[in-house]
Amino acid sequence: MARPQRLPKLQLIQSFAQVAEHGSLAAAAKAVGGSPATLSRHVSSLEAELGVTLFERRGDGLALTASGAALFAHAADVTAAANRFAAAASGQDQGLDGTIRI
Amino acid sequence: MARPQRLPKLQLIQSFAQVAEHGSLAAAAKAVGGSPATLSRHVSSLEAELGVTLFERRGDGLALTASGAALFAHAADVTAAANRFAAAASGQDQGLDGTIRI
DNA sequence: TTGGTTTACGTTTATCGTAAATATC
DNA sequence: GATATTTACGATAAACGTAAACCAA
Repeated sequence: MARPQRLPKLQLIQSFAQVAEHGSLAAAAKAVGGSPATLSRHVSSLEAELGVTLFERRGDGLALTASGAALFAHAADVTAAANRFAAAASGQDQGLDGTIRI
Repeated sequence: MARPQRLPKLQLIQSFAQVAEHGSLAAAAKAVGGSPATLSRHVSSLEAELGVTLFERRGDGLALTASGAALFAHAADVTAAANRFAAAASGQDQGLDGTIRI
């Protein structure tokens, strides 16, 4: 279990979560300051890599499938962990022994 | 707080964890099937991005600094979360309604 | 000198935005 | 017809391995 694995890129997971939260590529793109095309590619790449259809394509946006909803919870966990890592690093960076509780 | 952030790439965090576990670039490279040069770049990139020195360079390998050790715990959390994400996806992939509890 | 790390170099691969095409309501 | 997604395309940037250089015990 100490083996390294080929995991989906963090950025794809982030994009997935953003799109799920905003309900459309357009809205998510506006929020992250990127283009809808990029997010579309991210979502498609992730779906292809996982072999799972995450969203149902609708005329006015993207809606999570059942599988997508299940994975969204895990995606949130991943991004949360990554954010804690970054936050801890900032603390080490400034030498702050601030109260970063895990 | 719902804002997207610029987080370190997952691969860099994975490499960091592998090097920390194996104690040297050479050993970690052998384990992951890559080259020491790549891992050296990954570690350096991560250190530069975080502004933290993760390892002390010794003649026979790399030893975690105090800051590195603190961050290693978080790195393990991130990779664990990513692994759970991937595992959940594999479950969804096969259409297994296995007991994946969220 | 031996085992390990780092840098240099060239090539391959991935990533992105703009803009055109497509689909849905 | 309007809004959203997707694909095409070209350009920019990132990633890797090999091999040489460097450093420490």
